[in-house]
This record gives sequence, C-alpha cells and structure tokens, in this order.
Amino acid sequence: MSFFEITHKDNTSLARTGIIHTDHGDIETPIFMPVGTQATVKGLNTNNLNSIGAQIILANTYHLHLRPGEDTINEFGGLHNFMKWDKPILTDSGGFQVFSLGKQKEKKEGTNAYPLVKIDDEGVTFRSHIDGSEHRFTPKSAIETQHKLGADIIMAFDECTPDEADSTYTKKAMERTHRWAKECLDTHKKNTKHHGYNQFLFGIIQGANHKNLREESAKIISSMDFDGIAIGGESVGYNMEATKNILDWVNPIIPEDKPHYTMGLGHSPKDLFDVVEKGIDIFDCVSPTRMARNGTLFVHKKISNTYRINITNAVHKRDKITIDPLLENSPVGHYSRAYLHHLFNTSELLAYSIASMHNLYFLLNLSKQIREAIKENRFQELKNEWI
RNA sequence: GUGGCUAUGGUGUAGUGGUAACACAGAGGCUUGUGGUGCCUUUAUCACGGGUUCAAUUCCCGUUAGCCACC
Repeated sequence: MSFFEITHKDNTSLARTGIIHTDHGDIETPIFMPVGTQATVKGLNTNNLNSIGAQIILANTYHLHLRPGEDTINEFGGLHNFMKWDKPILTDSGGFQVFSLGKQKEKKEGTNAYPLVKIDDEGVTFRSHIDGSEHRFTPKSAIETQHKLGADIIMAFDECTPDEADSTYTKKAMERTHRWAKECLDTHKKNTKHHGYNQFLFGIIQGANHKNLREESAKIISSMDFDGIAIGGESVGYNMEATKNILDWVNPIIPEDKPHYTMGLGHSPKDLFDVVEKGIDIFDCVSPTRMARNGTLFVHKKISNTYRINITNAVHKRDKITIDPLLENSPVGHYSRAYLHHLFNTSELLAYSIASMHNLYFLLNLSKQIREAIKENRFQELKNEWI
C-alpha cells in the first residue's frame, strides 16, 4: 500500500480526493489540520478532537524542544502516547518559528535588544522566547528531534524569508534551504522508524513571490525522495492572490502523486476552495483557533449575511439562536449565542473550548463537504455557493 | 452642633488660569507553519450655583454629598 492514494479527480479543476495512509490511521483529503503547537489544541482534549472529526493535528518542534524537550517525549514513546492522541500527527520543523523570532527582532529595533536569531549555512542559532537561553537547530538536529517527537509526518528544516527581502538574499536563502533539504532527507533515511512505526518526510518549496525562484525550488524539491510536497512562504495563506499565483507556477512541476500541503492556510473558509481547486490536499492554520479564543466565530453566510461574527458584541447579549443554526449536528451546536457571549464576558474557560470546537468543526465539516462534492463532480457548484 | 479635608468619564487615579492624561470597564475593528496574546479606533459640557478674569476644570464664596476629629 502506497503512502498516498488519489481516489477521485475533479473534472473541471485540479481538485482531488485522496487517502494518506499512516500507521496511526488513514487521513481523507482534502483536510484541514487543527494546530496544537505544544502537544495540545488549546482548550480541547482528545475526546473533543475526536468528536469534531479531527483526522490529524499539528505540533511544533520549536516549542516542544524548549518545553518539555524531545527527550522527555521520547521516553514516552513519542507524542501519541504522551498526549494520548492515537491518530496521525504532523510536526513542523521550527523553520517558521525562527522566521517569526526574526520578525520580532525587527519590531524591537532601536531598543538595542540583541538579535534572537542568527542564520548561517549550517543552521540557525536562536534565543528562547521563554528564558533567553541559546539553542541551535541544524537540518540534522531538526530531523533527529522530530524522530524523537514521533509524528507520522515530519517537515524538512527550511528558511522562510520575508517577502520584502531582496531577490539576491531570497535566492541565497532558497539555495541554502535546498541543501538543508538534502541533509534532512539523508538524516531521515537512516532512521525512518525511530519508535517502530513509519515517519514520512515532506520537503518545502520556497522562493517567495518570484516566479523563477518558485519554479527552481519546485524542480529541486520535486526531484528529491520526499513523501510529500509543501509550499511555504510568508504569503502562503496570508495573501491569497499571491498564493494562487505561486500554486499556478509550481503546479506544472510538482509530482501529482504526492500529497500537496500549503502551510499556514485556512484563515477564511473561502480560502479552502482557492487551494483545493489547485490540487492542494492538506492545510493548517492557527487563525481559526486563535480567532475563536478572541470571540470571532465562523458562520454560514446565509444565516447572518456575513461569514463570521464576533460573539462578544453587545447584540448577542440576549441572542437566542445557536452559534450557527446550520451546524446543529456539531458537538457544540446546541449552545445559544447569548450563553457563549456570557462565557466570554466573564472570561470563563469554557468559552475558549466551545468557540475553538465550533471554528474547527466548521472547517472540518467544510472539508468533508468539499470531499463529497469532488467525488460527485460538483466542486464548482459548492464553490459558487461560498464565494 | 463645631472644625478640618475631599469632590475630575462606569471604576480607580493624573493634571493645568487658555475646555483634560492614564489604567481597567464599555462600544467597534483586527490577529494567518499559535504567548488564552497583542494592536487600532471610540467613550467626560472636570458635583451644583454664583463671583473674579479677555479666558475658570484650575482662584474665591455658597449649596450639596462623603470622610475624619471634637462636643
């Protein structure tokens, strides 16, 4: 049985359904992946995740390296046993967090805060955002750390350059990312079953918003023996016009028979259609859960004539209807807006759980609808209802 | 009853003879390979009445309210 299997192709676009086979179960694609950076999707336990239909969740190498440390998790036989989640997990390599730390440094410029991040050809030296202690990631160490963490899908260690970087630097960083990709692959091939089950490694295409660089990156990453292809970059998921252009550039080059992953995409339900249409199978985003924690909830447009509401708004103080009347099958579909408004107003912990479950269910349910639509050759029809 | 002190937005506090600053609360917006975080906008005829002054939230008098002390 191969790792990835395409089960149906749309007849009017590159959209497809598929199954990713892992030793912790199958993943039906296209699918949104909830983010659980520190081995927890904030506010939700694994029963909650099962109830909303989560098939795979993310965790983060950078955060788990700092706390509790990969060796602790290794002693538990990996993340699955540590957090008691027996379905698939994907870990990000930490490349993007390094990029984020670099961005923070820019913001604090002038306060003589010394750099949190230093990148060289062999790896990255950075300071912990928690206690300022110094750490270093190399392609080899990032993979070895991810082996110990034990996710089913692990990511190559890359450098995500800011969009505003000049093309000379972007090219240099991209070429370095390609060298690192090979080192990651070499390290991984020596030990693909650290905990006894298979771990699969994805490569990441960079090149910012330059067509020639994206094409070059797509060519090189595609030529390597990765199990899946990710598209990274600051614009991906953030600037949807740029994201669509990037996908158009790389699509003729990347292998069709490997899973395609847009990293950091899923801010708005509408965004799913834009990338699924261009052959993307998996995507993740912190935004739905972060927005949830701040009271912004997805709703069907036909209910409120908007695709999201802010439950903390005063109009919901006595609002009798449920969060989204079209989602009453959701595990949290029976709660009234007034109740959730009250929970936020009093900062009750349950507010974050209910809101997070709602937004995640919204996207997981939409992913399911998209899969069904593709199988029934009515993807465009469903898309038209949503845009 | 007498004396003293205080009165600034919903709350707690700044401040000035040229119509007010901050925090929280309130109202609204934002958050994109996650700090439950952070950011932005907005919200006051400075207790009431009178006086001095070109100009009073600021100085003076009175009223009212609160607090303290004494009888």
